[in-house]
Amino acid sequence: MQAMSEMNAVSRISQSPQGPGRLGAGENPAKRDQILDGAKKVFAANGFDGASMNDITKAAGVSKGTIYVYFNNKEELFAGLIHRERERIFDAVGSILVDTKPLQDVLFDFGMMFGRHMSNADTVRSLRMVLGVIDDMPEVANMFLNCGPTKGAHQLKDYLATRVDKGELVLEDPLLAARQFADLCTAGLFKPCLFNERVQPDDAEIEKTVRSAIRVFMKAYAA
Amino acid sequence: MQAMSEMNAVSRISQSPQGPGRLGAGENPAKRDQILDGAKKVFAANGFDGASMNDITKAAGVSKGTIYVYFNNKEELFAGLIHRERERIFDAVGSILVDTKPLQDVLFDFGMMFGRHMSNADTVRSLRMVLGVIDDMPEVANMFLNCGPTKGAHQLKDYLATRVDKGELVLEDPLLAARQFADLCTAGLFKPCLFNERVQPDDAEIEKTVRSAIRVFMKAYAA
Amino acid sequence: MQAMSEMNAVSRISQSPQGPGRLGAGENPAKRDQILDGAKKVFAANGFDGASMNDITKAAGVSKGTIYVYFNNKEELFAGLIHRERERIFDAVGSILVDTKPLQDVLFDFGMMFGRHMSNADTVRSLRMVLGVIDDMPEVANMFLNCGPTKGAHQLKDYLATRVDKGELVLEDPLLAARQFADLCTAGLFKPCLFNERVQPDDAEIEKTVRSAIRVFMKAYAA
Amino acid sequence: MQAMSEMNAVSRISQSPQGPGRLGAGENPAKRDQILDGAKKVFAANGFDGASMNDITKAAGVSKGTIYVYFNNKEELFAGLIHRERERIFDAVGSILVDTKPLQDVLFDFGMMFGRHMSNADTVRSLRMVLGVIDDMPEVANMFLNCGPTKGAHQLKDYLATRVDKGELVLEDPLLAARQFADLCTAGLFKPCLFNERVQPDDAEIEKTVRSAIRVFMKAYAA
DNA sequence: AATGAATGAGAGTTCATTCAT
DNA sequence: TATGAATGAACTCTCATTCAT
Repeated sequence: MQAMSEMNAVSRISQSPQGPGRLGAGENPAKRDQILDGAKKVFAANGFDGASMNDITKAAGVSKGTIYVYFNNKEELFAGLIHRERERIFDAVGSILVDTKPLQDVLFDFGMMFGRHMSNADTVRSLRMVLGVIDDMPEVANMFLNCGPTKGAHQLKDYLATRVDKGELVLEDPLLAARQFADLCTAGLFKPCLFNERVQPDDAEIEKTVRSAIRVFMKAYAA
Repeated sequence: MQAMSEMNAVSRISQSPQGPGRLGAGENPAKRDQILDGAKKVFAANGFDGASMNDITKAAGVSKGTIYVYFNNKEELFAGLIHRERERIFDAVGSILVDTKPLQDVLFDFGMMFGRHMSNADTVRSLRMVLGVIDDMPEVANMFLNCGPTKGAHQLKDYLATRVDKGELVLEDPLLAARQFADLCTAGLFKPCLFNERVQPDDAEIEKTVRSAIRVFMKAYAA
Repeated sequence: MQAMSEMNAVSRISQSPQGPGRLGAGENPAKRDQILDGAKKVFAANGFDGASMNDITKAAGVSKGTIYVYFNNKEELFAGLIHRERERIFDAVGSILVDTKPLQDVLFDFGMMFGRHMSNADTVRSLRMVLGVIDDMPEVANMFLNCGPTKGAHQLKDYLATRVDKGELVLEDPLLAARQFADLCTAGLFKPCLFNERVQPDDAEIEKTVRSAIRVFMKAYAA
Repeated sequence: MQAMSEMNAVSRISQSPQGPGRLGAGENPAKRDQILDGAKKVFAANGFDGASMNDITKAAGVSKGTIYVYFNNKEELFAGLIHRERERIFDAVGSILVDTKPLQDVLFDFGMMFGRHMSNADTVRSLRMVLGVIDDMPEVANMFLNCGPTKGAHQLKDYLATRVDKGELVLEDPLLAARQFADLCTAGLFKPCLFNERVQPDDAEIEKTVRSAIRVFMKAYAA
């Protein structure tokens, strides 16, 4: 009868009155993904306001009614999309190496990952999309942002702190240093991409930027 | 004299047959600013699509018809707003000191200006507003962006090149270095503000960030 | 203070409180005609609804306020225009010869006048204009129509009746005969022009049509 | 099958993926007719510009959105209406008898049909409606006019030519003669009706007019 | 469970009319 | 007196959402 926010769809499965093998309304994950795939295309191309539910309907290949079974309204559909994208990115970021390799190798790996991520055309489009609704749907926006641009620096901060403890680095403010390194890795990449002043850079340019970032960072903070 | 939507300023002036002392339709700068002030609030709060002409009408305290005397449509109203904001910011950026003072003082002045600007709540709102229409109104967006975030690094690049010539700095890529310094000056400020993760920083925090940026930059590039 | 319908403007002149030589508001016939001239162009080109008071303002070279001094509203402006046009056409129709010339000459003169009139591009445009408002402003429409297409046949009817009395014609229903002759004179001219299927005919074609009409009419009704 | 606005019928049909028994959007002929019925009332009463989509909405008993599913815009709605009316009238005109009956009987049948048609209140309203948009939508207007007032005379012309060949009539210009006869049949009917000077005539009056037309015509052109 | 035809509030825009200058 | 900047109701059209099938 009533649809529910995707937030708690999973927990509801067990309450479904249908027999085994029969999926309840709004509980088919494949259909859900099909909807989100369509929504992603349309939202990315047109922004939140510019995207019409009709377009999403066509892009997803499902009927209007079906979308409203899975998501109560456009806003929750968008939230569901962001939530899914977040998970994907989170996995990527989560599996980063902050471990036993030499410091400069770790910085390089992190830098390349971060540089690639923040200048990726897809990511940039998503960021713009989210920035467009940041005032109207702050929790949705934060859900997305806390794992991407922000998460990176925070994870790095913890890593840098351990290196300070080990005497490899000398710095007073690990969070600031982490942010500095992160921003150095996207110097000339992130802002121009966000502002549409340039296209997505290739790996060579990212590497050049990251290597320069490491050089600057190490001259400033190496023990 | 008054600023005008560059789209139709010429044609509008030429068809105004009235003598001096009487303002033609759409030529009262005070009313024009009144409209833009209202539009700024509503656009900043809701984005381009989210802002309704009705809301702008109320916020500006003028009737709908009046807005359409001054601006042909919503898009030109937005363009007019961006144009005005650009001029304000351009003046600020244009008067930067890149001169005969000691290098570190110049870097400090530039850093403070850039840090303040890029973390200013007003600027950030404008940036988000513009990022929301970057695909639909690229020329309008560029008009705005080319003077703010971008301009800074390019001006700094030229200055750094002269310091390299004078033997004060050693660096191969002045543009990259300029971008690095600019990004160091907004580390922990710009992105968090843009993403609404923090409020506008006070001068003390900006200064702390800029001083750290100078330290890092000089360790990396001082002769 | 208040403007009045042009219907009674004349009678009001004597009530004007101004001294001699000074025209009261809405009482300058030259300005009135200037307005109507502009209105005629715009109404003819765009129809009643399609004509905007702004366009009329420009075409007439007067201000919006002035028009509203002379005419209370758009409808009365249109009525004023129709009223003036009516007078012009009425004069033309009124001076027609229904007199002492031979019957066939009179029929020819009448036929040419009627044929020219009913196929004239200007008249046709006016007719269409009036047909467009015939339901909303019936009195206005009738004011115009009663002097043009209708008047002709009625005047002719009286003339034909005298010829019957003189024994030149044999017919029972002079009004029907008059209408028949009038319609014969515009066969292939009026309806195609009204329906935009053909352009205004030249005099040669009108004459050919009128001569054929006379031939048919005389064979049918000559004594 | 159902009639359709010829503008988009093809594209609409091709994108309807549903199986038989389910009607696609804008493909329910009953609803389409319901909309056109409402539109007819409002357009006939107010003209094209005077008719508001809101009024049509109410008159048709459907929502605004529904109208826009069936017709892309007001103009196409009007075109759809004219198209439907044309078909109705065309059938009536098409089935006219131009055959093996005696000449005077054929003329009588034709005359009655034409006289009835051109003085019919419905037809007259439609004509006025169409005359109101003849400058803005010429193709739509012609679509309608070419089958009604015009078609009649042209069909008659061909018939008269055969009677000339058979020696029953003597005339040089069959098209002119056809137009003359047609106009004789509506003398005192068409123009007064079009100009709202009289109400729709009854059959007795039409017959009287047609019989007189035949008498005049035969005296003029009978062999 | 899934569909998509139908809804109607609200969008951007126009324009007849008013009134301070 | 004449002006035209300002008004706001009404316009055409869109689209998130609902619900009968």
